[in-house]
Amino acid sequence: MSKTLPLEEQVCFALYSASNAMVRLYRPLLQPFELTYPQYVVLLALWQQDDISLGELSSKTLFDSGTLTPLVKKLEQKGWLKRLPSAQDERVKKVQLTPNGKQLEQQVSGVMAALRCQISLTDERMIQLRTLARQVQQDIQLLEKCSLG
Amino acid sequence: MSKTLPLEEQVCFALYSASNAMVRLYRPLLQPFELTYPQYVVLLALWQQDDISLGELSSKTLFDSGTLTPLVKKLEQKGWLKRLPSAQDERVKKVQLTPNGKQLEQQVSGVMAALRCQISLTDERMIQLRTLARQVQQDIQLLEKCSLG
DNA sequence: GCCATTTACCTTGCATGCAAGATACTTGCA
DNA sequence: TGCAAGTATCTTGCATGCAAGGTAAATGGC
Repeated sequence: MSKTLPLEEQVCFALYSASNAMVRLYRPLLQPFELTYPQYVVLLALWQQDDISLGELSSKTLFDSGTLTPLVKKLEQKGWLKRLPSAQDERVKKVQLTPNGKQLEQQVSGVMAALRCQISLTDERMIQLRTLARQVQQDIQLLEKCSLG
Repeated sequence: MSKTLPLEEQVCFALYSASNAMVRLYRPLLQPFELTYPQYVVLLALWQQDDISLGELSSKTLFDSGTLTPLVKKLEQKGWLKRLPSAQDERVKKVQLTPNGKQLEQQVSGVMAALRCQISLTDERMIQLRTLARQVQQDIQLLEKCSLG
């Protein structure tokens, strides 16, 4: 007798379609820099902390290594960063922004503001949304850690 | 001087990573039915209203036709639905659940509950999250409509 | 009725996400 | 020391999302 919830009432679908819409909205704004949203995420992480390993970058961006490796390779091809082996541990590859990659931060700084202008929600609600979405993500991340065994 | 916001403070990244985590969490729950999350979304829409055109299905699921067409074809191959041309308008293809596809609703009905149990947020907060995410999605959808010209 | 335009859908190409398995290096312990 | 177990990264395969362009059918002036 448990009837399925209609799509409009499902939190998961709301998250899913909001995320897709957001990525779609970013596309034309990032296009002038030949960046996609996931690539932009990697750069955001590096602008925050440079010269870190792929593993650390994976923790920050929450990208799987199977996603991150090709992403980083593409960014290297475009000249925004370099990948170099670590001296201490030869398994580790460290990622370092190039001078161009560092300068890019300033050039892209308008993108976020442009995007923010297009959303009608108040700052307070945006923070609410961020908090709740993060909570869901962290809940799930915790579950994944627990069920590794 | 406008410094880029760190990843943890970005609403977009929170949405993005929560959505990815959610899809990841669904995967093992839908695997017994050989369904992916987007395929499940299509079925949810059809369980809500059957025998609709691809265009209507696109409005409900918010999938682009380039995404929806192959999704629906896959579901047809698995025997959950049929695609049949409309008599009134030969451009239109209507989508219809098979008896198996209708029965599937009951079998999958436990999935949503199982998933809900794994998230620690209260019902009230989940509704808040849904409302805010929907608002963002609808804002963006509206923008897309306006800037079509 | 005729044709330009619109509409509904399909196909192609590109960029993810991610599970699963492979590889190379390090560590821990007998 | 020697090797089993663990770790960091890479590769492969599959399933999206979506923009852009293509096709066929319907529509709306004339």
